[in-house]
Amino acid sequence: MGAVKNKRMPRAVREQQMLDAAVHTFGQRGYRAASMDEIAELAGVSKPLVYLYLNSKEDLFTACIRREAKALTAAVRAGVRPGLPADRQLWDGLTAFFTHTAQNPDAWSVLHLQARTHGEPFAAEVTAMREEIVAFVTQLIVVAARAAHRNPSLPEREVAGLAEALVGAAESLAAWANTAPGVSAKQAAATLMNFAWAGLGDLMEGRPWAPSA
Amino acid sequence: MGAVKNKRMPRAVREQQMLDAAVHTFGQRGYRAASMDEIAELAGVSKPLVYLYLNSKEDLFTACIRREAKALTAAVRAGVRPGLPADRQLWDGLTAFFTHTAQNPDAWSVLHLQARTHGEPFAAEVTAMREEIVAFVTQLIVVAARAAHRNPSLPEREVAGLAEALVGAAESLAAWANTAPGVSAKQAAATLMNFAWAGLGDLMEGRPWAPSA
Amino acid sequence: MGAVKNKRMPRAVREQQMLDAAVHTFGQRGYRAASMDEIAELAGVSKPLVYLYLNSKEDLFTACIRREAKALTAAVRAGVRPGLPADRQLWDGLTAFFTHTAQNPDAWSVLHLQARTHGEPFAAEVTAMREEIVAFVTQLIVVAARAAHRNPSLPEREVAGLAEALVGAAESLAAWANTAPGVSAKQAAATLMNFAWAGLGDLMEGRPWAPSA
Amino acid sequence: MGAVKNKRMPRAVREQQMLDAAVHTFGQRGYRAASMDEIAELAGVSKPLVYLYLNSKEDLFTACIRREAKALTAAVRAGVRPGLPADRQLWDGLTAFFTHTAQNPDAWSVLHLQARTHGEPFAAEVTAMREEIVAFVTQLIVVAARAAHRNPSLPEREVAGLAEALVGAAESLAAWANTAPGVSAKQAAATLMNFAWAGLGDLMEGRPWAPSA
DNA sequence: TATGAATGAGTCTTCATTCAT
DNA sequence: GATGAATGAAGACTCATTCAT
Repeated sequence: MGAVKNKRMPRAVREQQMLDAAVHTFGQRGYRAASMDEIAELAGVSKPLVYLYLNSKEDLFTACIRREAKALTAAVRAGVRPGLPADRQLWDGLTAFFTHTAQNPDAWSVLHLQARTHGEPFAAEVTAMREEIVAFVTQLIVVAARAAHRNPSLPEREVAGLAEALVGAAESLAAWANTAPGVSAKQAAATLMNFAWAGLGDLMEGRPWAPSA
Repeated sequence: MGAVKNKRMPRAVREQQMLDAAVHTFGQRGYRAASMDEIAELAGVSKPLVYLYLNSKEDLFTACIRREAKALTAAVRAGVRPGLPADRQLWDGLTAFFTHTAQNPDAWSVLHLQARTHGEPFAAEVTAMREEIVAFVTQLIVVAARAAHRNPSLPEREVAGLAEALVGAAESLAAWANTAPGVSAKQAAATLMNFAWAGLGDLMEGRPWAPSA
Repeated sequence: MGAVKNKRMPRAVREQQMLDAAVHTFGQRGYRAASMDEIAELAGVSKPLVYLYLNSKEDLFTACIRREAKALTAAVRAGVRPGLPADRQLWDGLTAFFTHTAQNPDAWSVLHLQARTHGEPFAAEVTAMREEIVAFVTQLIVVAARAAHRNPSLPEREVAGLAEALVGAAESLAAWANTAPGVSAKQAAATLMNFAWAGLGDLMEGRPWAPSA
Repeated sequence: MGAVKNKRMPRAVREQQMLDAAVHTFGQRGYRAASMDEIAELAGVSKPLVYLYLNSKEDLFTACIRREAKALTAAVRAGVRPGLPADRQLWDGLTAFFTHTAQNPDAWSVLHLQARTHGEPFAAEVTAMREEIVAFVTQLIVVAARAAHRNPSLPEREVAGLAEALVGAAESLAAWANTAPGVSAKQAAATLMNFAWAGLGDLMEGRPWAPSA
C-alpha cells in the first residue's frame, strides 16, 4: 500500500496499481463509501489520472469486478484436473476456491458482497461468473449421476437447485473459514464434501466421504 | 407505495410506516444509496419527523435490521414443532424460512446483503440473528446424531462447519428461489433437504430423503 | 433546573420559569446555539406554550435581556447611598456590581457577551442599560471634580472617556473575578478603586486609595 | 467585497482571500449566524474549495482567530521601544493597539466578541493572546514600581488585577473609540493613560499624566 | 391552560468529475 | 504522462415555528 510515488510508469502498470487500490478500498468500504480521493491516494496518483485511465467510478468498479472474477475462476480451473472422477474434481475445485478467497479477502468481498449490493451494472458481472461456476458444478453432478447408473435422470431443475445449494454453501463457508480462527482451506473443503457428497444422513450413520486419492 | 397522506397519526403507527418505507428503500438501493429524503417521501411524512422518531440514518437502519431479524426468527420458530424428529423440524424450519423470505424480499435483502456490507454497528445485529439460527441447526444435528447411535461423537468443530454450510446453502437458495421463476418455498426446502440430509452420493444411488410425515 | 412538571400554574409564574430557563441556556450556549427545544424542556413546559407566552425566539431573548438589565441596575442602585462622598458611592456601586454578576453568571453572560454579539434588536437593549451606568459614573466624576475645586473644568469628552474606561475596566474585572479562583467582590472592587481613583502613579508612590468610612 | 473572480490562483493566495472574507463575515454576523455559503461567495470561490483548504467551519474560525491574534500582537509589539520608560512604553503600546483595532474593526469583533462567545475550542485561542498582553502590562507595572523605589512590593495578585483592569479598560475603550465619532487613537490612548497612570484623584487635583517625550 | 404531531427552510459537509497547464 | 485548482449537485441533519385538539 501507500505505493511509493514512481513517476512516469507505463500505462498498463499504472492501471494495475489503480485496480489494486480500488479493490482494496471497495472491498473494505463498499462501493458508495469508497471515495475516488482515497483510491487515487492509495494508488499513489492524482485523481485526474484515475479518470484518464478508468473513466468513471462505475467503470472502475466494473473493471475491479471483471479482473477479480477472472482471477477467481482461473484459480479454480487451475486446481481441477478434468480426467479425474467427479468427486475428486469437486474436492480439488473447492480447495482451490477456499485457498484463493482466503488469500484475496478484499477481492472476495468485492465479488461476494459489494457487487451484489448495488444495482444492475454490477450484479450482472458477478452473476455471469457465478453461472459459470454453477454450470461447472452442475455438469459434475450430471456426470457423476450417469456414472452411478442407478438414477440416470435426476430432473434438470432438481440438479440446478443442488448445484445452487452447493455453491451457496461454499460461498458461505468462505466467509466462515476467513473468520473462524484456524480453519484452513482444506478443512473447509473437507467439511463441505462431507456435507454435500455424503449427506448428513450418511454422516450420522458413520459413513463420511473421503477423498479417493 | 406513495402512501396516502394521513395526517395526525399516533407515533407508534407512524414509526411502523417509516420502518416499512425504510426497509423497502434500503432493500432496493443499499444503505448508502438510500436517501432519507426518499424514505420520508415514501413514508408520506416530512424528513424532520423521521429524525424526530428514529434519530439518525444509522439508527433507522439498525431499527430496520432489528425489526426484520425478529420477524424472520419468529416466522421460523413458529414453523417448527419441538417434539418432532430432527429432520422433520429442519424441513419445517426451512419451509417457513423460504416462505418468509419470498414474501419479504426487501427485508431479506436488508438482512442478507445490505446489513453485512456495511461496517460494524450493523453487521453485528445480523450476526446475532444468524448465530441463533446456526445454534438451532447445530442442536438439531447433534440430537439427530445421538438418535442414530452409530456415530455418537461428531467432533464439535465439524458440526459447526456443517451447520454453517447448511445455513449458507439455505441463504443462497433463498435468493435462487426468489429469482428463478416458479420455484416455491416447498420446492426449495425439498431440494435443500435432499442435498443436506441424503447427500449427493445417496441421491445418485436413488435414495433421496423424504419427509417422514 | 429540570423543574418538576407542575401543571396549571398562573401565567406570571410560568413566564418567570421560562425566562429562568432561557437566561441559563442563552448564557451557556449563546443566542444562536440555544434551541427553543432545550429551553422548553429546561422550563418543564411544551414548546407551544413558550411561543404562546413569549412569541418568538427574538422576543424571548429580548425579554431575558430586559429582565436581567433591570435586575442589575436595580442591584447597583440599591447598593449606593446618594448622600455619601463620590468615591464612597463608587466603591459601594462597584461592590454591588461585582456581587451581582458573581451571583448571576448566566445573566451576566447574556448581558455582557451574548446580547452584544448579535445584531441590532439586542445590542440596543444593553446599550441603554450601559448608558445609564456610564451616566451615573460620569456624574459622580463631575461632582467629585467640582468638590475638589482645583480643576473645575475637565472637558466633557474627557470625562465621558474616563467613565467609559472605568465601566469597561469593571466589566472586564467581573469576568476575571468569576474566573480567577478566590477573588471576592470586595477584592475586585478594591483593586478597581485603587486603579481608578489613586492611579498607578500614586500607587507606586505608596499612596493607595482607601475607603473613607 | 464581491472580489472579482480571478480564476486559478495559487493556494496560499486563495487562502488569504478566504480568511479575509471569513473575518469580515464572522465579525459582522457572529460565528453561528455566518454561513459558509456567504463566506465562499464573498471570497469569490465555491464552497467545496473553502472546505478543501480550510477543512471545516470550526477550523476556518480558528484560523481567523489565530491570524488576527498574531496580527494584533505584532502591531502592538511593533509600536513599543523596549528601552524607554514604562509609562512611555505603555503609551506607545496603547496607541498602536487603538490604531490597529480602529483599522480592523471586523478582526477586533472576531477577537473581542465572537471568539469569546462560543465555547472552548475558540475562547482558548483568544485567552492565549490576552494573557500575552496582560503579561506585558504586568511586567511594565512591576518595572515601574521598582523604579519608583517607594513601594517595591505591590503584592502579586494586586498587580495581576491592575493589569487585568488596564487591559479591560483598553478593550472597552476600543469599542468606544470606534463608535463615538471623531475619537482618534491618540485621544483614546491619552484618556486611558490619564485614567490609569494619574488616577482620577490626581486628575481632579489638576495633575494629569503627560507623555514624557 | 396546555400539548403531541408535523414541517419549510436552511446549514454544514462530501463527492464525482473536469479544466488548464 | 501527469497534476493543482476548482465546482455542481446532492445528502444528512437541525431548527424555529404552527396546527389541531
